[in-house]
Amino acid sequence: MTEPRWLDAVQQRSWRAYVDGSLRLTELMDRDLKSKHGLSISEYEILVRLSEAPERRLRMAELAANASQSRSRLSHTCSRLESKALVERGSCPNDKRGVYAHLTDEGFAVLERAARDHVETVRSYFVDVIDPQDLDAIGRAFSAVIKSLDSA
Amino acid sequence: MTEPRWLDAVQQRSWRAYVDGSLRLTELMDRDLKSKHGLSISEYEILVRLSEAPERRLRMAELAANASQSRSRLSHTCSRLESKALVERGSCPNDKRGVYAHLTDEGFAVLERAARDHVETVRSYFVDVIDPQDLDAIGRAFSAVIKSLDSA
DNA sequence: ACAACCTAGTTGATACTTCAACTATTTCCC
DNA sequence: GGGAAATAGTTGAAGTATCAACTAGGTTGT
Repeated sequence: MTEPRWLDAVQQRSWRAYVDGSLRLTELMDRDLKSKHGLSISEYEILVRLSEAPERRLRMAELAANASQSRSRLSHTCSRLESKALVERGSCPNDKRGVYAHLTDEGFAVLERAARDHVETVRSYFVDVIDPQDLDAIGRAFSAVIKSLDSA
Repeated sequence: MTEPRWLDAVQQRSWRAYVDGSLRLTELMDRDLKSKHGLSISEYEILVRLSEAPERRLRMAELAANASQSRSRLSHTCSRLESKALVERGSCPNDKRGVYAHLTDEGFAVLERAARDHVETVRSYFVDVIDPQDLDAIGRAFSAVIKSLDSA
């Protein structure tokens, strides 16, 4: 068994800051969205993707890929969103297996309000506290991470 | 109601890369640790903190703060770890309310094996795909995020 | 010394995620 | 055109997280 390539002190410091910071940031945003708008982060993400799609609707599989969620999880989450009347499911003309998720007007309204608060939180605890050059570096770095995950 | 300060295109690109990348990275690591070593990420984190503490033990509250988890969550997770014999709970001499969580020898052995794999994953999908200067930037940036969360 | 308050930790109910199994439809390919 | 294999989506069970309520022990002030 070969000795693992442990991280050096500098790498470890960055890695740990990231792990801890992102964990706490996510929790804050989740609590925030939940208390003010009754949405979890993953519900919010789904509404965002739908709102940006043509006709505010997407096939389930596409939506799942878009939001980096499993199909099962999306299915459950959509059921909850549907019971809150924020999303409607409809069938797909060309593919009888297919299902469209469609953002309702109420869903759009809820999202609009939530987004206004959310962006303020994103600024307060992320964008505005990070040096713009470091923010660029984060963009580059995580794009590379995504690329490596895609080709995994 | 004032117009929110929306993110510009560059900021948004970084923010989204981070959100998506970190979500997917966490999921990969969770699945990886679970399949190879039967540990979830948060179980792993707890074992790490314990392994680094003097005498491999910590008070529950300290451990919770250390791992950025709620006390409730830690309590549940510890129960699971205890039932796997990786952690033991013991009472605290000075404070009768207090409970020590203590890493067992078996817990240490499991952690050692898991860490060897884990560091390899951290390298493959994070450290080694990121430019060292960008990695530094991540360290700076998330330290600032943590600071802003602390003073919130 | 005792009443009010604070801190440590656990518990149980509820909500959410994950995983494997399942149905229904479509695609491949001989 | 028909059977095997792949794809779309859902479901239920089991595992994990969150929240509020709770027990018990400590701290403070009079």
